[in-house]
Amino acid sequence: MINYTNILRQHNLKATPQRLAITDILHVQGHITIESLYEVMVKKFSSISLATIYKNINLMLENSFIQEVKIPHAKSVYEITKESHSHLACEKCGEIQDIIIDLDNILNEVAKTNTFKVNSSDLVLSGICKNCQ
Amino acid sequence: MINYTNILRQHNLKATPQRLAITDILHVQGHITIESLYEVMVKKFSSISLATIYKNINLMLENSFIQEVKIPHAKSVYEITKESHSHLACEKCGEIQDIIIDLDNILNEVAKTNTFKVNSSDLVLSGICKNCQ
DNA sequence: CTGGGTGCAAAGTATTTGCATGAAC
DNA sequence: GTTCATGCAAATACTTTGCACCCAG
Repeated sequence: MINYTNILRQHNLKATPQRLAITDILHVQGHITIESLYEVMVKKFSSISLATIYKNINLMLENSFIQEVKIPHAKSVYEITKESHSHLACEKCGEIQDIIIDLDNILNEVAKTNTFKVNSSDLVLSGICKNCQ
Repeated sequence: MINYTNILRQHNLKATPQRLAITDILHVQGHITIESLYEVMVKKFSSISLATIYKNINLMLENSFIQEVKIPHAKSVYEITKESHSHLACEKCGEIQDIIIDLDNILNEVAKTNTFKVNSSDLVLSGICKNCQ
């Protein structure tokens, strides 16, 4: 288990128990919706407010400590920022997995044939995961 | 200009003036947010309700006449369903363009190395469009 | 004529804001 | 001690629902 105290401070965020819980949950779960995060947090902090969840998620988004992943036909999930990667979204159980896919060829093609300058790519593959098959 | 009367009927939707306007706007604009669609519609139907917009968008989504495209850091846009394709999203002006990218190689790789069964893929490339460079 | 569509108002859901108290550093 | 975070309540934003009236077929 990583200790996120210093990492939070590096992002100009005080290391409160609530924030440490959020980072731990994100670390363990990988991807989580606001709703699920709140449900898990309530178990540890019975009087936590949804406002606190939103404020912290928004602060962490602003300084790029975490990122939002928009999933077709489902709620957004949040994850700790890491190297660029794509996502697998199970249409049955809702599970989101990271997957490293090399998009260089594609990005090079776009660079050649288009005048559009690509800064980032977001790819989500929807389907059925191993467990649900 | 395509006449969407029969196309709407084929989707079990009566061809009302409001719906014909929505289909025309989608056809011309390509991609549009709920908000912008409402603004354009108000010019033609001064007393149109947002509820009518939402009801129609939801009906058209249900029968797959249109699709929602989720854009990172921006509002969702809606487009008339067509062959599978990807999107370019300009981070400056917000413009969304269609782009045909062959993802077969990638999907084959995933099929080989993963146990995940892919049904569909959603790729958005964010960056700066021609006009904004 | 009949069923479905529209517009309005109200309800529901999601997210943000203001502020007093309290905790981090 | 000072700054910033939390939790509550209220406000705002977004989306859906119920219903009376109206129009497409």
